[in-house]
Amino acid sequence: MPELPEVELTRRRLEPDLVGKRIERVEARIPKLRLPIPGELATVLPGRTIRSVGRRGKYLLFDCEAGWLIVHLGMTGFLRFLAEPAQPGKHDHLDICLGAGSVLRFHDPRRFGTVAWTTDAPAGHPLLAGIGPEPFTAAFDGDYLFKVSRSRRVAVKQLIMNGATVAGVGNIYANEALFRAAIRPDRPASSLTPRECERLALAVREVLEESIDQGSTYRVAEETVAYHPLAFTVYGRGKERCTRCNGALEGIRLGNRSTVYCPRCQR
DNA sequence: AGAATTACCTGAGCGC
DNA sequence: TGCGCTCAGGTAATTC
Repeated sequence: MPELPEVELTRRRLEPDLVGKRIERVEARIPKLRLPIPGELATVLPGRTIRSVGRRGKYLLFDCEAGWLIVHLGMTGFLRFLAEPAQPGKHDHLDICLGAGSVLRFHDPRRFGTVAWTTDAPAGHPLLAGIGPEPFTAAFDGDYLFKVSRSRRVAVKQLIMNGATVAGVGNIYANEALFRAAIRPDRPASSLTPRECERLALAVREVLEESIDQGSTYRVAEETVAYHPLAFTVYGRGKERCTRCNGALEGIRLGNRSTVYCPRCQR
């Protein structure tokens, strides 16, 4: 389940393989993922060189001279650079064919991913325009979180999972950050104090950063589709005990998402 | 404007 | 073995 750390690691993994490569051909095997795959990719990309691989939230941005290829991995999407690709298999939906037979291949069983194209600055694209500050920038801090939460009655977990609040935080890291900040996930956002907002902003940055650091040392076996394995503190441990107080963790549903927290440590 | 709900998908796991 | 059910979850689109 790619969230910001997995997308950032994907970016770092792909960048050295892709930058400077010339696109020869584009093969889309299905017309749409969650949204239609732009038909013009097949005509506009060939002949272009990939200049850089960037990221905004959970979106990857490939600078292709004539415009930007925008890719979201959804739930199960995976991008691989293959120097000597095998025949495309099930769920290999898109190939960006590069020099010497190599390929950038998009694999996505659930098809929740997105592929888009823009000739203007990607920040202005409708998919990116409404995204909030990057968690590692100065714009995302306790003051900001306090300000944007004042008029919001939704649960604080839903607020930080909203991409318009902060970029890149999904269900897993929302759970983890709230545990670290010792804040109950179901607290109305507007009930948070400035001090709690400060703790939460810090916790969000920390859990994301630590995940990236851990994943940087993880190597995916050739031809394997996998994100780096992580030991989470609360996520997926609804029936286990709190690592801090040894009390029983509690699993609830919030906005139809599985939520786990410690009722004793998180208030 | 904010909140809630729906739609999009397949594979894994489970009870029977 | 296989059927039907539930769950996983990002986010755009839709509705209230």
